[in-house]
Order: sequence, then C-alpha cells, then structure tokens
Amino acid sequence: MRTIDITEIRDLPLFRGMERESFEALIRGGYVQTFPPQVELITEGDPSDFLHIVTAGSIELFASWNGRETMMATVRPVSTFILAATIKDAPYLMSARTIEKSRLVLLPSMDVRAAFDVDNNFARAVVTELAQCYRSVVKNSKNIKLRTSIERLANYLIRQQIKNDGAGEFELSIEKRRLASYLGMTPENLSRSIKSLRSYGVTINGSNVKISDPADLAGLAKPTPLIDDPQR
Amino acid sequence: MRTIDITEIRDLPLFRGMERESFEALIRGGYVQTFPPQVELITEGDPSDFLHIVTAGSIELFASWNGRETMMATVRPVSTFILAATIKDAPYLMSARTIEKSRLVLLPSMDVRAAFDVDNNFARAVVTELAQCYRSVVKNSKNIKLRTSIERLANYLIRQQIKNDGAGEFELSIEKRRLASYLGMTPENLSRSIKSLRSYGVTINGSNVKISDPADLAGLAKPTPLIDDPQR
DNA sequence: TCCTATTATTGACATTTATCAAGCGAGGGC
DNA sequence: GCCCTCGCTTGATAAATGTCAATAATAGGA
Repeated sequence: MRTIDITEIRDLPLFRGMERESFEALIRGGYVQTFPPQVELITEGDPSDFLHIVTAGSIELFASWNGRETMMATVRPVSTFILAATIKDAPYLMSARTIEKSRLVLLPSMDVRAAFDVDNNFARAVVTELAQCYRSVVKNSKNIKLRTSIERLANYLIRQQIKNDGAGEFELSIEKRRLASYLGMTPENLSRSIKSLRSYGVTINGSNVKISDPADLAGLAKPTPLIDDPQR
Repeated sequence: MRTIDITEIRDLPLFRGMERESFEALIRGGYVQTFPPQVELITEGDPSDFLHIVTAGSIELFASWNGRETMMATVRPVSTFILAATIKDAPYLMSARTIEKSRLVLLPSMDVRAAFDVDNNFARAVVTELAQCYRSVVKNSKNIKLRTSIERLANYLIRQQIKNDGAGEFELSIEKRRLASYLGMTPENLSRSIKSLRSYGVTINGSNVKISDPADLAGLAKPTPLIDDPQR
C-alpha cells in the first residue's frame, strides 16, 4: 500500500482516533486494487471477507430478488462500505459494483474485527459510523414509504442543489436509470416525473438541472431534516 | 427500580457483558413507568433524552410526513429501542406509541453515553446491537423496494409461521390496519391481498391464519434469508 | 469521424395501488 | 342484552406506477 493511500484512509473518521499500533496492524494485511467499470465487487449472500474503502471512482450498492434489482446507495470517495457485515461476520446483504473505474482499499474482515477488539477508540468510531448508517437507511425507508415517486424526485433534486451550494443550476451526478432505481421507480416513470416538474420551475436537460423557483419546488417537496438531512 | 426489572434488563445482550460498576451507575438514574394504550412516548424530531426498554406490552415505531403516517416496526419485550439516536445524541427519526398497556424502563441518554465511554464491553455490545438494527432496516428496505404488496404479505405470513414453530395454524400478533401500514399498503388493499392468497392455500379469519399448502405459498413468496431471516 | 451500443424519451396500454363510500361484524360499556 | 364504536370488508372508481414497443439522443469505440 502506498503512503498516500494510507494517509487518505487514516484521515477517515472511522480510523482517525485509532492507536498507531493497531492501525498499522490493521492495514498491514490490506491491499489496494483498481477495478474497471461494471465489475461486481461483492455479491449479496457471500461471506464478508473484506471491509471495502473507495478511494477513487464510485460504487453502487444494489440488491436483487427474483430477477428484480434495485439500487440501494452510491458510495463515493473516501468512504467505507458494508461495515456492519464485517463487524457481525455475517453475509453481505447488498451487492456492490463499480460504476466507473475505481480504486479500493481492502482490509481483511478478520483484521478489522481484531482491531475492534483491541482498540477502544476504533470500537467507538465504529459505533458512530454504524449509527450514522442506520439512521440513513431509516431516512431512506421513510422516504420510500411516505412519499410518492414525484415527491421523492423533488426532494432528491433539492438535496442535490444543497450539495451544490444552493446553485440554481447543477449537474446530476448519477445516470437517470440509476436514479430511477434509487428512487424506486422505472426509468420511464422518472422521465415523466421530470416532465411534470416543469410546472414547478424545474428543467432537466441531459444531466443539467435548472431550478428556477426553489420555493415552488419546495412547496411540492416539503423537505424535512428528519428525512432529507444526511447529517442529522 | 425493582430487582426484577433490573435482572430482566441485565440479561439483555446489550447489558449482559457490562462491568458491575458501570451497569449500576447506568441504572441508578433510570426509572420504570407504566403507560396506558395509545400513548405517544416519543415524537420524531425531539432530542433523545432516554434510551427506552420495553419490559411488558408492545410499542409501535412509526414515522409521519405531510399528514401521512407509516408504521416502521413493533417492539416487544424485552428489548431496547432508538439506541442510535441516544448514542449519536441526535433527534429521534421515528415516533413511538404504546399499542397496549406497557411497562418501560427509561435510562437517561447522558448516562448511556457515559457508560459507553467508560465500559468497553458495553461499547462493543452497542456495536453488535446497532449492526443488527442496521441490517434489519436494510432487509426491510429490500422487502419494500423489490416486492409487490402481495409478495410482502406472503413472506410476512411465512415469517410468522416460522416464529410459531412452523404451525399450520396461528394467530396474527398485530392488528390488520397496523400490518397494512407496516407492509406499506392500505387496509383495503391488505383485505384484498388476503383474499387473493386463498388460491395459495391461505385462509385468514379474524386473526386466525391457516396455511394449508406451505409449498404453494412459498412458491409465490420466494423467501430468502437475505430479506426474511431476522437473525442473519 | 462514423458507427454502434446504450440510454433516454414518448405513446399506448396494463397492472397495481389508493381513495371514497357503504355495509358488516366483533367487542366494550352501559 | 343492547347499542355504539371501531376496525374490517367490499364495490366502484381514480390515481399512480409499470410494461411493452418504438424512436430519439447520447456516448464510447473502431
């Protein structure tokens, strides 16, 4: 592993507070690997052999059942994924594939669990991370159960606008078919929802989004921190 | 707090491994309270002042948005709820109300966080519990996004059958309107779904469920441990 | 640069799910 | 025991969402 990879990881909230000793022991068995696009890194049901950390590119987490597939989340640098399975030594509940060419750090799950047993600071950081993950899935669940697809889209756009410092114009960071799957609808339905948001001052051209009347859109979306704020 | 309450709690996986000292410090500030049915114990958005533990009765966790409401989970004795908010010192994401007369132990969140900082065994138990919670919400999300309402109902019935030791006949442990909300549908829709399961050998009369041809039902439901097994 | 494969859009239609309204039925209080 | 409430069911209808098929737009590779 290169020094740059190590420092990048060391900076993550999950590892920041670790003892030098246990951090070094943890990354000793780890390695870096670059994957081309569309590679399935993890298959749901498999034993969790590694904790994954994306350092470049982007990853999608998805789940399948009975020939259907749905996107659960995208993971962007620098962050870990599938921590819960690693800690519990349980099978993955989601699959993961690269969306684009991506660089990953893989840490053997055994080593992660060992570090967890030895280093209390790490154990605490794991708790914070897991609590964060848990809350974000709960928000997601609320989003899906309480809102219609158009409302989900409207709120997604508002969240993206906030991520883009409130700019009236920004680019979608995700393909529309993936967005559709993430929002729990078909691409066709997304297309139509986008069209119907025109009357709320939203124009989407390719990946370019323009929001001309944020207040009007918010009137439809009714965003709430208890669903839409990723921090809280 | 009575001795019986204390031993009951002490036996929970979350507290079992705690140092005697820190456990005693933790429960010192706690108290027991009995609530009548239909009392709202927690409102989403409120600061998380207490970790709640149900020792008798049953609680429903629900979420609201824009005048709509959906049931997220039921909590039965003996178990804790809303641990993540307590640990993160973040506002509740879900509300909670008693379904029937219930007894609860309330531990001040501050004390829980203090115990968490002092007692490493407790911190580890929190991780296990949180990982469990996280995984169960992920399964729930998959259930909702990948399955139709009839499929969700079919799988719910199979899970209940398993909880009842595989008996061909058992009682629903939840009102139908709550079940409908939990499964993400309206009571009317649930009623019709139940009817349409007759052709798969399912007869539901009041709260009495009869499954005459489990294989046929399973053929429709296609249960998988990656969604339906609460343990894994 | 062109070609090709993939993605996005659109229209027509089917299915699923929700809504509204009415009637039914079981359980609790008087 | 009777009534009243509340939850459940049923029917009719509407809305939301999905499917299929065809076309348009786009991006990536030769």
